[in-house]
Amino acid sequence: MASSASGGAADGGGRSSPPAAEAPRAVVDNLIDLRERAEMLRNMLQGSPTPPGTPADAAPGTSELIDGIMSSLSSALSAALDTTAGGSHGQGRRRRRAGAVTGSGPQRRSSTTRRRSHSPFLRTVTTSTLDDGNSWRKYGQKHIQDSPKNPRSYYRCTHKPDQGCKATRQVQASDDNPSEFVINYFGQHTCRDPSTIPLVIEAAAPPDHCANLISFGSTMTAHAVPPQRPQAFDPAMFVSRLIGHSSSLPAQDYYRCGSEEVHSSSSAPAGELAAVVGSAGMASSATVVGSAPAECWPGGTGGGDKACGHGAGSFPSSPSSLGFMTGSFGSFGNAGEDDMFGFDP
DNA sequence: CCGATTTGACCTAC
DNA sequence: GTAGGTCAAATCGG
Repeated sequence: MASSASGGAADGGGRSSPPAAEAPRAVVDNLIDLRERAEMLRNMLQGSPTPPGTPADAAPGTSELIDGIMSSLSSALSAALDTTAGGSHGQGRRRRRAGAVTGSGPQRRSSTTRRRSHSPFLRTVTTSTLDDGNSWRKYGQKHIQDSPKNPRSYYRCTHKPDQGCKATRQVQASDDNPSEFVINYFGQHTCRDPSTIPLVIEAAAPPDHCANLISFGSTMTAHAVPPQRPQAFDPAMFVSRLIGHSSSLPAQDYYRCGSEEVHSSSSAPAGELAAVVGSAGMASSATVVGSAPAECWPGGTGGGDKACGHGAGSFPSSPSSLGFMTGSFGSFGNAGEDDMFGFDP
């Protein structure tokens, strides 16, 4: 069908040459920072009553959740230190200089097509929803060598055209388990979705230290946190928001980080920093492997609540989830360049 | 009509 | 030369 004679002159857009050498250091710093904050969060939760908006049954699992987070962070941190110490290998494929100057024809494309020479910023494997809380637009699909059966779908942030958001992700059905999807995230959201600008609302009765209730998701206020129906916790959403900027911790569910391991998938390069957050007792299972190898994208804010459709399958979109986080996440406010929690209300 | 998806071509890294 | 990533015209759907 559509015999598209693609040949339009495309004006390129994103070119980014990240300082690969500095990245591991920033990753380590961020991990340390994360761990410290998790510690603070635990202390605060232990010393304070159930935060507003938290279902009663969520309290018991909270500390376990945080313990799990901290364990994962610790192992991720050691992996990161390993990586930095051992030098870059694995994903540190040598990069050819992009001096490709083709000089003919009006249909020459500017050098925006760059093969990824680095590992994903975040890698998740999920059997549940592919909605990670952000809005994606599919821009391509391809059969790849690795798994001829399952094409890889390419998504970019919906806000790339208007806001230049550089976040992209790749979705691919797992070879082993077709009902499983492997999602690789590249880059961070630098966009701000007007409909989903996170709210920062002070807790009604803040504990001794300042505790803020941060609600993410739609334009609803934080008081409207309880959704109509319970949603399965999707670690992919959790981590992608956590790292991507707009953290989401569905308040209605209680979950824990049970396992920690270094996920070494066949495609994951050695030395990749990884952390696994598993959900226990949920109807859907998912594994999240966060990796922050060669690059550290500048932080940003944003987030949508619409999931783009399909690719290797039909991906259901789910309503945006609302969550809460408590603690003195002071640095959310400073969208520092290497702050993974660039939070800019 | 407009925005999202599909799909073949283009481009670059390896 | 090949594989992976992106572009953009065509197409689809609300």
